[in-house]
Amino acid sequence: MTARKLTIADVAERAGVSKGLVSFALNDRPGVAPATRERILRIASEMGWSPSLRARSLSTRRSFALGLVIARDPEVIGSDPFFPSFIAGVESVLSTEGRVLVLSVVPDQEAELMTYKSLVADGRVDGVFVSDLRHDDIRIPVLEELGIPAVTLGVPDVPSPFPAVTIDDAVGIRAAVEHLVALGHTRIAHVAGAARFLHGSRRRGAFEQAMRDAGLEAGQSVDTDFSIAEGSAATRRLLAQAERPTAIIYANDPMAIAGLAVAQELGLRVPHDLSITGFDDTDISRYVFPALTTVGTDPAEWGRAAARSLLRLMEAGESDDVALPSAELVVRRSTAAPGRP
Amino acid sequence: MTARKLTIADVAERAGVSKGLVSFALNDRPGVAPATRERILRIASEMGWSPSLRARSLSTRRSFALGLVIARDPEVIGSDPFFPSFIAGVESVLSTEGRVLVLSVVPDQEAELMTYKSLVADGRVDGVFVSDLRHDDIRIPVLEELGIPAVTLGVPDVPSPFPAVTIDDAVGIRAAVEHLVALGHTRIAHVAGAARFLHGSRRRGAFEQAMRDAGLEAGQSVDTDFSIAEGSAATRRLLAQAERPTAIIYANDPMAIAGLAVAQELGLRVPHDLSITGFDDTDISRYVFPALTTVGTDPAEWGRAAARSLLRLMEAGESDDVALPSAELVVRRSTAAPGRP
DNA sequence: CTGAAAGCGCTTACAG
DNA sequence: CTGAAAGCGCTTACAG
Repeated sequence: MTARKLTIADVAERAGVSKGLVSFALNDRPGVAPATRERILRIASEMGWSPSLRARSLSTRRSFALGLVIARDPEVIGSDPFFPSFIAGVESVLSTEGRVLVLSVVPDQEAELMTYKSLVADGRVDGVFVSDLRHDDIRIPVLEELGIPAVTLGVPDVPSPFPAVTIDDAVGIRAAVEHLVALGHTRIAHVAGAARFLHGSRRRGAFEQAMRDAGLEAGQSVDTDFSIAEGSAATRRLLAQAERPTAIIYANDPMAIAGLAVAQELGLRVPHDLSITGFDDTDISRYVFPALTTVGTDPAEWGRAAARSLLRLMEAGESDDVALPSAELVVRRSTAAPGRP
Repeated sequence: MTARKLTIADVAERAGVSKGLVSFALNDRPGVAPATRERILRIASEMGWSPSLRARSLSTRRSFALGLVIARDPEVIGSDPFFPSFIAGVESVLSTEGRVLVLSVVPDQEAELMTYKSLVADGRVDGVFVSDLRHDDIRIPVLEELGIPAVTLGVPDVPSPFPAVTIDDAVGIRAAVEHLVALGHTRIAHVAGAARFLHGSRRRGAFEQAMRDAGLEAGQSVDTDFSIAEGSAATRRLLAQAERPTAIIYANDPMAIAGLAVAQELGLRVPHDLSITGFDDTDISRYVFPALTTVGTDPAEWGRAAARSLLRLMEAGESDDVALPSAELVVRRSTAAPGRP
């Protein structure tokens, strides 16, 4: 590993050209004779030289890194399988681009904003991902003012100069409602995510609209913070009612699995006494009993698409919104016609 | 945000000193009169100047970043809650140190090694975390030769110059066995993790030893890749036998939850017909039915300890091994005395 | 098509 | 205790 002592000057000398020319050859810039270019590159690789990222960073004012800031309670971050899959998707495209992901996990929104700011101020990243969009999301104007390229997961409800990568989860919720209605359910409830998140309230809105469209009275919705604990508590409340729902649509799989457990604990048979649907089609959903009917999304593909979009924005200066295939209902064993008492 | 145009020269001029002195004051180096130092710092902050990380990186040959490479199948990465919690722990200490985490998720061991190498070659990180230790782990000698500071999660089975941060999970497995034996179980099986991982084979070894110590014949162990799918399949195989076990100890919670589902599907009552224990005490384990008896570990604390250890190594040049509190059994409702047929 | 030089914004011996 | 200068290793106008 003596390799690290080499600099562009060594390569230039060995090739009998100036440092500038080596740089030009390396960066594929015009003005280098093809033969020369090739010779320089060959010599560089023979010598085992690769340009110093730090030096490049200083002179180009770029970091060749992208940033993701996740604001989640450290205690519950583990229960949401979304981010690991999303990140794996992001990495799969970054790794082929010589770029790297800088990840921050922070406890709250205040720290989240500070982190975006310092990441940019320190020049740690050349672009950022914005996930878990909230209503009137302050990050949009802040990032715009910071002048950093960004991509949002979903379309913000405030004016945004950034490309959005979307997956239509409302379609999935609607499909779940229609599936349950077709089975004969009329008392359908929704255990929703946090209303401050766009995806939380959008799924809830889709649920209510679908219920109306089915000619049913607006089903009950109860908001949660997306955590397993609150999903469990919400289920307990819903099932404690005299006129309890015969089906519950959950905003994510972990809550649905907790709901399944509550039903079992209360002696209700799923799906005979209670039908249940989840959201995300996470790995575990097919391995619970009964296997969970859920709405499939593809977080890894979302990650790939977001990374591509952000890279394009950084290189071309602009990037179109991209819409991923809609979330689709995956019917398994946790839903059935409501049982006769 | 005109702040970004400022350089150390601006501050020096305004303070009426040389750039060098500003640098010394900033870095708390001796040779600056306290009063001068204070004045420089005050002026710098008044001007809103913060030193350019890129320039510092180039001259100090440091990146002020730490690296973590995770080799996991993108499809199943989401089902293991370990990493998100671990990372949250790491971040909680890095964020106060002006350091940042560079995360890579790669599909296999080959890519994993390449990634460590390029992270170091590019000077992306000043130190790395080594998780999921394997037998004869090649990463240890490679990282040693690369000359990069590292910390390992657990003690490698090859000579290692790096500090290790350990949690004694064997204690937890032993406690699970003893708990089940005390309840009257004699046919206890183990659904183990992958044997190529140190933690996988260590838990298995602890299981076998504890069985022997209890005077029981070595219980059945079946290796898996830690995935929910294999945990489910292993359970199915174990329960299909004529003399099926009355209790199963799983190497992680997700597999235990899948096992619970298999039992239910087969019409076995848990814990009456089959006792089940998990590992890690993840968030969901208390929200399944019956609530899971499991072995508690603290991935976030592990992350904090590992980060502290690595930082100490980088600053002091050495760092002792640290042993976290042993994994402890958390008894809930999925274990009981074996039911009479 | 090619070279010599300045610049990116810090840090760090070296003098004084 | 303080200053002037070189150096980190690239990129990029500017000349030719």
